[in-house]
Amino acid sequence: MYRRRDDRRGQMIGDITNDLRRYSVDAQHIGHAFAGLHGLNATDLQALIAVMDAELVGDPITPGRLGERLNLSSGSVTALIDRLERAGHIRRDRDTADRRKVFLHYADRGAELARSFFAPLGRRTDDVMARYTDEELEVVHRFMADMVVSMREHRDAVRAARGGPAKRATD
Amino acid sequence: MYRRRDDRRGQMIGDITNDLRRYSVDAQHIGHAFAGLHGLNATDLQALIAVMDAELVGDPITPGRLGERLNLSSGSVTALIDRLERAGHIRRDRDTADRRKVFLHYADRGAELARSFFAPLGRRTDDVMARYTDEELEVVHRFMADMVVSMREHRDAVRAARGGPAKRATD
DNA sequence: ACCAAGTATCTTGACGGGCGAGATTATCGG
DNA sequence: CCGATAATCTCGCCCGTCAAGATACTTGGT
Repeated sequence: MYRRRDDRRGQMIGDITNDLRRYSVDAQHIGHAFAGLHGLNATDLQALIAVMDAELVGDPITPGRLGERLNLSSGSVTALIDRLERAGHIRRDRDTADRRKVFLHYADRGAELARSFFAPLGRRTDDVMARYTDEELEVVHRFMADMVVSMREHRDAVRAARGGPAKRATD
Repeated sequence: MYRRRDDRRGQMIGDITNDLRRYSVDAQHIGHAFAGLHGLNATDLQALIAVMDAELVGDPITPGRLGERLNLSSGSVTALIDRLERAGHIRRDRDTADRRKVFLHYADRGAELARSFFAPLGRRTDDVMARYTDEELEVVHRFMADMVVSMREHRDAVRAARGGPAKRATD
């Protein structure tokens, strides 16, 4: 499973792989813990973030697209939105042009919750990044962007392996 | 939520933050999709990986420690192990010294499954890393390692906010 | 212009299963 | 013998999937 190479570079590659895996798992756990702390689950939190994200870009999200993004069935999405709306985190708004569509907007409750999630995280990342020069951060960014592209391709490939042809959940 | 700073460095920090978030989400989805493809769920896959991981290091894991690592209750862990054992991915072994303890070992099924999960991922990451010099990878590693430390602290802080005093799920 | 069939979007209801909480059993250490 | 530890068992909740339905838009023929 782990190809342990003896050379320095091979060692480095293995280390970075572990870093990434640990980071992902920890990020997941943080979300889970924070969500539980506020009476919702990990998916709810992700959804709330997605709703704010979309709206702040000026392009409110619909249940359908939310489902694509979180990789959830339509039924789950409705239940999910019900929960969030009931808790006062978001609200529904029918599109006036196409009245089949529903736009999701965040409410004050939700905004505050998201802020209290991101604020401490932001502080921590800022602290870490302060230790690096612009050039170094540039390298990190290039690397991570490359990795994201590669992972996304892989995700689509795995998804395509079973059912429908890999819907690109654009993020 | 997003503090949009105008300077180059602020922009960079935001970009990297997004990279990391996207990577985590995608990694999660890959695990989910791959697991579903093979008749198990995301948790099962993580557990299988943890079992192999521990055993390859020469220190087989017990249900208790597995629960800590995945952040699961004892009941869930037992059910989880039941599923994996029934599917032929792992097997239980009572410790001869302390017969309360159960050691988890991977079976051939599980080993092959894990391999088929990691192999393509490894190829992709190798492809990406090939584009970077040793020095650049060194920077990436330093950065990610720092981030992991910071995230882990944060995770423990969030967990401590509700219930028990942050059990360090050592990885 | 109108109506019917087709398509898209969201909602509903039934169902299964993972997960958590607490009690129970088996074993170890003193 | 007694408290502590490790795993398991039992029960109930709730999330997510699936299939069917409701509503709204779109298209094509007459």
